[in-house]
Amino acid sequence: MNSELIAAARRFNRTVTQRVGALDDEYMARGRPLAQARLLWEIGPGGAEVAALRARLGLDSGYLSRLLRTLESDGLVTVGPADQVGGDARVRAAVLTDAGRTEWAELDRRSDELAWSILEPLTEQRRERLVAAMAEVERLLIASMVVIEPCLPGDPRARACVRAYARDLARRFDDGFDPALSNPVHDEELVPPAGVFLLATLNAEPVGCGAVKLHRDEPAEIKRVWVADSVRGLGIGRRMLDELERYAAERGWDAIRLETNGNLTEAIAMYRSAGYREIEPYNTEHYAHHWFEKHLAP
Amino acid sequence: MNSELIAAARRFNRTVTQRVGALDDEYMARGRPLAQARLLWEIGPGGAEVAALRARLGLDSGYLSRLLRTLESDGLVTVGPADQVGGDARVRAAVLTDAGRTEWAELDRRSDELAWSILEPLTEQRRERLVAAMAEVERLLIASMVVIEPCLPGDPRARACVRAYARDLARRFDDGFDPALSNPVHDEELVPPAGVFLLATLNAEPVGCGAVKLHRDEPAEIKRVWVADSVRGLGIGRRMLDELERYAAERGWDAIRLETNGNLTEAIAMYRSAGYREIEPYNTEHYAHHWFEKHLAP
DNA sequence: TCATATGCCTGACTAAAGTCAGGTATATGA
DNA sequence: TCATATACCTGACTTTAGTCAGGCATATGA
Repeated sequence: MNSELIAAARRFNRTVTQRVGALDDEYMARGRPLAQARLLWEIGPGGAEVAALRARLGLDSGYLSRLLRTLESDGLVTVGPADQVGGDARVRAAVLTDAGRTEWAELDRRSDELAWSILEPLTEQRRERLVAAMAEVERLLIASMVVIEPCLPGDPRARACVRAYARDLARRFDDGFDPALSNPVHDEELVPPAGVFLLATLNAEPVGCGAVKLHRDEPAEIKRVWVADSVRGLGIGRRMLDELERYAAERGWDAIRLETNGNLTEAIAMYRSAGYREIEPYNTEHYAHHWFEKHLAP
Repeated sequence: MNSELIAAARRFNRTVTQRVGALDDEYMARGRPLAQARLLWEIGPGGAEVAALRARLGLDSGYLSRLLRTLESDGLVTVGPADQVGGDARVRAAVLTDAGRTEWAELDRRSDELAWSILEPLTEQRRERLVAAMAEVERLLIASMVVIEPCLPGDPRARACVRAYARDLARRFDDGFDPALSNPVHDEELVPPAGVFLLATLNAEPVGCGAVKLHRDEPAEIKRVWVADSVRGLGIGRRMLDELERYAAERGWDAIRLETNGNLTEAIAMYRSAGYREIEPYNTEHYAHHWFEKHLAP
């Protein structure tokens, strides 16, 4: 716990976050209560389901409902059934009216204006440095906001990750990826005590996964490590690996292994840098070219 | 108006500012209403005058008074006369009690905790990159928040800047700085239409100044360009120079000049890079070694 | 088909935040 | 010394934000 780093991060929180945040709110509000303005913004020109708004804004269901009624009576939005094909008839969605769209465009304009008012006083050179530093802060903060937690493999978010994982493999392997040709992994193998499925989420959205099987009298085995494109290059894969290893080590396993395809070069590089060394094949996985093992400190 | 830069700044405002800001508030509040917690924090271990608190937090006078009563009745602060020597007996200051100091320390601790919770998930290397980028954003945002405006030379903030300017000169000149030996500048020469005094402020605190005298039938003359240490290296001096030149140019002057001491090397470099070229002495300023002039585009 | 869960809703409430119009004591400039 | 300004205060008020309990219609699993 380095106190100089902490002091710098605190200064940032205070000066940047509080001040720019307050400005942002001021620009956003324009007469209307902030909560309404934020909601209007979040609905956006494309509309949004009520549940999604609740999740994104973190609002109480009753409160959100009331806010929607207010916007509705101001003629800015209409709330109706979210007629997705074969959808749940309870689900409703908010859509902007023409007046709402005008209002939204105004918010958009003001948001641009605020951003420009920050950049404008600077020289061209400093503007570019500021924007570059902002992008760096943003990326690294996103990295730090990713949470890795155990999750049941049957969870819809877990399923979504595994599907994305399979799509990625199909795209990257020379001969595509047919799950039927690959060694199967059953859900119950990824539920404690047999193993675990870890889910990485960013603001409750799934952005990565990984699993470990705790084989009896054999090294533990890592499966399904996947990270969404949107958060690649932020060290999430490495953190996932660390968590999986820790899980196995804490339960008494002293070695862990995995197999991988030769086309996944970054993954292979990550395994090597994480201390994995290549071993002889320990199974007959159709799509595997490399087998790795690492000893775990107790 | 570069729309890519704007888009990046907007993304930053949204993701970083809103999220970290919300976290910050949450950590700060700890049971107590946010406004009270913020006030307690702002009073700090050293205490603070009521007027200063009002300015820093941007609160209504009545509202602040009530907040102070609440903290007082909770036994966290005492509000009494701000007994500065020979001071205004109306001015009052808030001071933390022992209980208030304890509470403040707890806020301090939580603030550290929040900062660490942001850095902790990252690798050492990424932590350092994040902190460096945060510092860069902070500095450049500070630069962009500095406002340069005309101000009467008799304004206390202007006086404070001129005093700081004289102190700086005394420190940097080989033989100190005695205003009596220097060509005098009278207030009325720095009031329109004879000239102007510009004040640079950061959150209403004076951080720099500069003045121009509009001599009849002669080039305009720049005086008293000064920038506080706390905001040096952010291009404030250059902006000040630009504003002074603009002021003279807009009123019809086509040349502007200034004299400076040989020890002020960064200032001299700035003048040169801003297009000033050295000329023969146009006056007999005791402390001057160099005289510069620049032609102004109409 | 029935118990239970879920998505969204309304009504009733509270707390926090903020505004405004004076009021008192002190300071200041003519 | 007197009118006016200033620093802080109190009282009365409104708006915004947020919570909680329950209700209705639809979905879901046994």
